[in-house]
Amino acid sequence: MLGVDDDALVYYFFFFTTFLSCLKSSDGGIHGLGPFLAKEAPGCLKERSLQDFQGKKLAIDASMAMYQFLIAVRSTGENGVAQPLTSASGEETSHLQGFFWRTIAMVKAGIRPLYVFDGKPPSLKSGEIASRNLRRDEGAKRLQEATEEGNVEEMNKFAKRTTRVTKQHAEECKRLLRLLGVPTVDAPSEAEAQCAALAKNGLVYASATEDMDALCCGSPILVRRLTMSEARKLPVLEYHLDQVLSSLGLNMTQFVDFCILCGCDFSETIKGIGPKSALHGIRKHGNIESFIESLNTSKFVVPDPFPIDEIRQLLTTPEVVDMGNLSIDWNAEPDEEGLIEFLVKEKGFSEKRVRGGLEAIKKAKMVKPQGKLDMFFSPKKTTPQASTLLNSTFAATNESLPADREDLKRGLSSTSAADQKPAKRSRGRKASASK
DNA sequence: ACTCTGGGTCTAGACGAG
DNA sequence: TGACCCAGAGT
DNA sequence: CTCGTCC
Repeated sequence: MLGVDDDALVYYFFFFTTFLSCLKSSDGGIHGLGPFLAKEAPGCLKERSLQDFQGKKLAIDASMAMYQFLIAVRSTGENGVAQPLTSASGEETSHLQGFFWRTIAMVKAGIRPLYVFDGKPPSLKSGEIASRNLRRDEGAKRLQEATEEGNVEEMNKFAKRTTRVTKQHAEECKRLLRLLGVPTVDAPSEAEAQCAALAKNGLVYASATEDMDALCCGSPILVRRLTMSEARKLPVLEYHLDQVLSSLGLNMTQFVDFCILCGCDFSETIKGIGPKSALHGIRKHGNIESFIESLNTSKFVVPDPFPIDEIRQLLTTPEVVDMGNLSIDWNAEPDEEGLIEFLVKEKGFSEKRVRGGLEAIKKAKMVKPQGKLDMFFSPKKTTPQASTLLNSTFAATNESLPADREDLKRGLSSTSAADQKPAKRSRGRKASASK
């Protein structure tokens, strides 16, 4: 009896602290970093159109896309309640529908996507996860209430809030992508960190995710708003890490500290300190510790668990796939019959649409050089100048060349970003400068 | 008056026919 | 999850 | 462009 109570108490205490530690955070990624950079460091931001990504390889965070598709791709049932699309046997297919069309659109646009899937979250994220679960439970409860009241609007609202991405969703998306000939990578831990590592090592041009912490994980370039529908109205955005650093007047180490103060998934923040104060503080004092020392402790309360060093480690040296062992097949052929079997036979998609979509992919891939031109140019070790030339001249045919001219001119950036793309020929390896 | 923070809110895809 | 708006505290 | 439909 006593033992049981003790265990319960310990468990409860743990839960309570993690719960508290994230009550506020409500913000994945780095809190407010996007708007802050837009305002305070507009130079790091470039507006792009889809054309600009012709031939470029992008590492895309798959989790976020799955989540959004599951929430947004719904059809109205008889009682007026929106429900996910399903196969005849009742399995959700919204995520597949979304991935299918979005991927086709990207390939058609000349983009070479690589989808990165989440692994196990770091243990420091348990607080954030607990809070999400809490929010989900809350949603489930209110969904129940709304259902009893027959309030359709509320039902739709809270049904979305209970949405969760499962292992099965992810496996099905991977299967679909494999059949489409699109490469995937399983991140051992966080997807954004893996995207950043791929970009840092030159295996892709940039990380494509809404999550700003790819930047503080060292992705030289972060691409946001890369969704086709949005792109028609709003430009795609590119954040350049080297210019973030120079605009803010921070080195990479200081930038990471700045991000931690802004608030990330791994701890609470010091209330009263937002991006503005954090920037001034880090500029003046150099690091979090010194900044904290300068604070009036009666006014500013440092969160109780505040494992600065661990958080720094998660952001600067996150767990990622060993690049040396990573082989990515960028030229896999789509498997038409396999795709029909999966989407049409198993999931009830329209065969006509599936074949039509696949046709579009094949055609788009055909347009690419895929052969001679590549072989002709690839052996060259491109100097920055040379690649700039190549970039502007053959942008449509060659793959992911580095950024643009202005970027190359400013080669500052204390850490990464120095190593530009190796020319073609993926296969594992990448020399790897840094670290 | 102005700035910053934080707490609340709402919203969330893509195709293609007409 | 992010973006937007407003209240309130601080300067 | 709007709106119904995708499964």
